[in-house]
Amino acid sequence: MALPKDEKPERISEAEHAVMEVLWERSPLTATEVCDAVCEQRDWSLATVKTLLSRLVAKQAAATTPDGRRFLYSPAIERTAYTGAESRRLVDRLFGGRAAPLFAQLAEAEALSEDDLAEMEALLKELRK
Amino acid sequence: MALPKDEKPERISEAEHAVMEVLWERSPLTATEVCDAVCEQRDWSLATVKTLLSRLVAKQAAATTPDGRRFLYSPAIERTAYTGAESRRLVDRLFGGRAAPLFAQLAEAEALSEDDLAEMEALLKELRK
DNA sequence: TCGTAATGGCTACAGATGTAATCGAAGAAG
DNA sequence: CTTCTTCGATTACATCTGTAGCCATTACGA
Repeated sequence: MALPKDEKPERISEAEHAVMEVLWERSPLTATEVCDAVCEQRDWSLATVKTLLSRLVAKQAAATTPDGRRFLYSPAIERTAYTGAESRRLVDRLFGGRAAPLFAQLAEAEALSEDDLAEMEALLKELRK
Repeated sequence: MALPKDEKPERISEAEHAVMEVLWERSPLTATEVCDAVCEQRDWSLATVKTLLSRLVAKQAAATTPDGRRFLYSPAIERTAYTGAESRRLVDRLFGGRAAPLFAQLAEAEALSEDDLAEMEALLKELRK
């Protein structure tokens, strides 16, 4: 029997995601360090970053380890788990779960670089083996 | 000089999107008809659907034409414009604008069907010409 | 003509999100 | 020991989102 306490992972908002990116990049970090890193992109106050960190911990997307009197934050979920879930959501919602139309769409919008094409070709070949 | 009054398109929420799908499918429709169609999926009241329609009109994502006493609703933006923008947002946010990692991600999650692979192969060949 | 059902518009309200100030405990500095 | 500085925790608050009720008007049937 699996643990009954599974708790589907709660949704991570866009602002929270920016914080997660920092943690995935390098961790563990203190709140201040996270703030320094994230504020290169978004101009947030330390208070804001701390709120986002708390929410991420509450959602069990990040975890803390005590370090003296403060906390060190680390991701508690894999980046690929997140990006995978989000990608899937989009494909399901917009394209009925089919990936091909998504790529057609990106192609149309000229959002596919030469490198993308090459990589995808290679990957396709790989999958086809 | 381009018209200065461009107004970047406002974001369409998930619930609103469900309504847009109905309109893209068939239009123009009355609010009641939209409700009938959309309620096959989500169990909403007519009031809810009317609110969503109003918000879509406010966001200029849908338009109304008077039909006697009531309104007929139609999409005011193309479905491809919406899906394109959303896809791009996702790719930018999660994969730094690169489509290949998204593809890899979906492959990993086994979210690619045989059909998808075939279509994408064809698409790639086309793009490569 | 008078009531009634349909229709669009306005109002409501709880929960999520973005953004932040403030408070209280605990070290650091003097 | 007192004060100042740091943190995390708590509280705040406006906006957006999901979901819906109520109201005024009007077309339509009795």
